[in-house]
Amino acid sequence: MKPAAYIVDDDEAIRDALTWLFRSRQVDSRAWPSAESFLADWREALRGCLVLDVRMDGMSGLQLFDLLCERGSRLPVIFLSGHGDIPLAVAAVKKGAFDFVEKPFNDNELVDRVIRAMQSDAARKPAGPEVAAIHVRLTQLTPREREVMERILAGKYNKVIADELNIAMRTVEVHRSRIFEKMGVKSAVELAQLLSGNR
Amino acid sequence: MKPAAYIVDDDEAIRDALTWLFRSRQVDSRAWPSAESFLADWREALRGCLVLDVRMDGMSGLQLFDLLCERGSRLPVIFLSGHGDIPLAVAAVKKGAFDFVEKPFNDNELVDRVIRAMQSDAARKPAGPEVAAIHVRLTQLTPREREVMERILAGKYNKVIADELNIAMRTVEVHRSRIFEKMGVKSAVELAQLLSGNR
DNA sequence: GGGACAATTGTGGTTATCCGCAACCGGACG
DNA sequence: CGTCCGGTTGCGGATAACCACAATTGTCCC
Repeated sequence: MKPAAYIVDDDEAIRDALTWLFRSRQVDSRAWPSAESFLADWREALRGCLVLDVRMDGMSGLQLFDLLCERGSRLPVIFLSGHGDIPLAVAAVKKGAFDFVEKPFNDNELVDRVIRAMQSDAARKPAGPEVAAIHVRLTQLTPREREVMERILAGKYNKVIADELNIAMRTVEVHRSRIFEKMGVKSAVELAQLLSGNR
Repeated sequence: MKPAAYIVDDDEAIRDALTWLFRSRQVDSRAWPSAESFLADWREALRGCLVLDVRMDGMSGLQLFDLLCERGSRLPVIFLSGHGDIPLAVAAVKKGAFDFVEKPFNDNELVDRVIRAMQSDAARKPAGPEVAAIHVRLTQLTPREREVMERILAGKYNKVIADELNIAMRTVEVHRSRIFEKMGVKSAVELAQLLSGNR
């Protein structure tokens, strides 16, 4: 899977322009006319950078971004916006968007940013059969296990946790074991690092 | 040290308006007319939220923000900007600004955001009497302690660490205690979180 | 009713952590 | 030369984590 720029914009003229622009700088690209259509093709393994129009018919760029985040995507996203909407830009970046550029944009500058985004993506963890799985593993935890895990991550002793949840220490120990098992770690320290670096 | 909103703006009218506005919502505040003057008064222990004008004579708000970050400040910052400058807003948020609002702003909304920022600041680590900058504490560790810490963060048992470093378990325990003491944490989990979230 | 599953608890024992007390060694510094 | 500091180690005990074996309760579903 070669890294590429994934263009999502409902304006064909823009799609074409970007496709041509990227090609001129030796950046592979592929384009979709809507958030929905991209979502259908999206896979965890995609590498490169997503160039995403904020406003589109149907699902908006921001909505798509949210969805991808929920699904554990780490693909850097560069938003394109035709309206100088600061609150929108701020919200997007706070949620973790890589960049936010206004239309009309400077061609060279945009490509530079896309390339930077792609580099940042390449610098990301040697992929992750691991990283991808964290999200999955978290969903495998039962509600009670999540409660216990929170407290483990707070560095509390089993005894204290048992006290807070009004259960026996032994029960906490069992939960603890299950959590470690499900999360594939051997100690609370590993768990903390796994999660601290990934959400 | 009560949390407060720290206003930095070279426009006296704005300072006065904000001061009055915050007071009307029971938010303590204090104002400075320049980045330099605030910087002189800044201390690690300040709690609350910084409300910062982007453009000022002398040092700009962004420069001040950068400086504070370098000095290990974790005070949330809300930028005020008179120019609908998206790149500026994006850059600020990417650097970790809490929010970015345009002038003229909606009074209530601004205060809401300030309050949210202050809450986020309050939610920050309980902060001991000694929660100074982390990197400061890191420099206080002796080389040997750093070696041990690495291995603690790798989730290894004291016994294993002792083995790797060819020293007695007891020695590892001593280092471990010192590390926890110097870093102001009580367990390896806290240590992992402290560092995972901060480098 | 039986099966699957989450949550719960107990017993008993092994291993690890954590800590105070006490001590030795070697280098740096005045 | 004496002191301070970092690194080192031992002893013994309190506390916590961890684990295998075993068992009970309640819920949801076929």
